[in-house]
Amino acid sequence: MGATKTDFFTSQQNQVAAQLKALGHPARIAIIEYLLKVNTCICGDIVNELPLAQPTISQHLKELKNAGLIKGSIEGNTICYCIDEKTIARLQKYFAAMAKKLAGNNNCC
Amino acid sequence: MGATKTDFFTSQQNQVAAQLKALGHPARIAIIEYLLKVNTCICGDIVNELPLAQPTISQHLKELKNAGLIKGSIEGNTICYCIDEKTIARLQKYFAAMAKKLAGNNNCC
DNA sequence: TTTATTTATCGTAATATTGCAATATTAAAA
DNA sequence: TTTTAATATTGCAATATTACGATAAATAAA
Repeated sequence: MGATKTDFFTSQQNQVAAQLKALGHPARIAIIEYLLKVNTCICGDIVNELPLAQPTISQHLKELKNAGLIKGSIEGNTICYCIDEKTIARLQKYFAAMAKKLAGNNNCC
Repeated sequence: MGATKTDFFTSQQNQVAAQLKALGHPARIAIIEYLLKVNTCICGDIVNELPLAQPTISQHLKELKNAGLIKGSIEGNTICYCIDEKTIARLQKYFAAMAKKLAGNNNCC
């Protein structure tokens, strides 16, 4: 045991969970927020922004990329990362639909 | 090592990360979606809905509760869980602000 | 070519998560 | 009181995550 039983859930559930899991770490939230703040592609400056070693950040970037939250393109010997708007838009809709559905029923707990 | 370095991030970043982490598991997404579907408090029926053992579900519910995503009230010898709208609303705003800020700059990657 | 510079990967230790059987707890029902 | 039903807790094994030092790879600069 110890492995998540992904087989028993829908691919949608697994996908949303994977995307939120990728955001479920303060370092990765910080990376996303930094990318949002600089408002454009960034390259290697994340390492200077966060109190983590370069391999650790590289790993976090990889996870964000695997989950589809950021994308990167090679630029000389550096790599330019930026937020993948589509995924954010999808998550935004997910929570918006949820909040909307919750708006009606306050007869709970 | 192996422990997340929460000390180095803002409490806001840690909080958002903790909430998204709690949602970062298909079983917990399924629980939230079920709570949303039944549109009212539920009690013990989640165990019948999910392909997981009762202790496992109890654990997932505990995590969702700790992260502030659901709340529960005792009702006889059962417990009534339901979604905590405030937390969902906060997350919804978080993603909405992000999506809005992203809307302008398509000059990336 | 040699030397930075930047990012990725490997290996590994520490810690966290996932899942469940067994058991405990609590309150309703008989 | 005894039994049943619902939920929580404990203990444990399997696996995943986090973090970093060392090193590799690849390109730019000297």
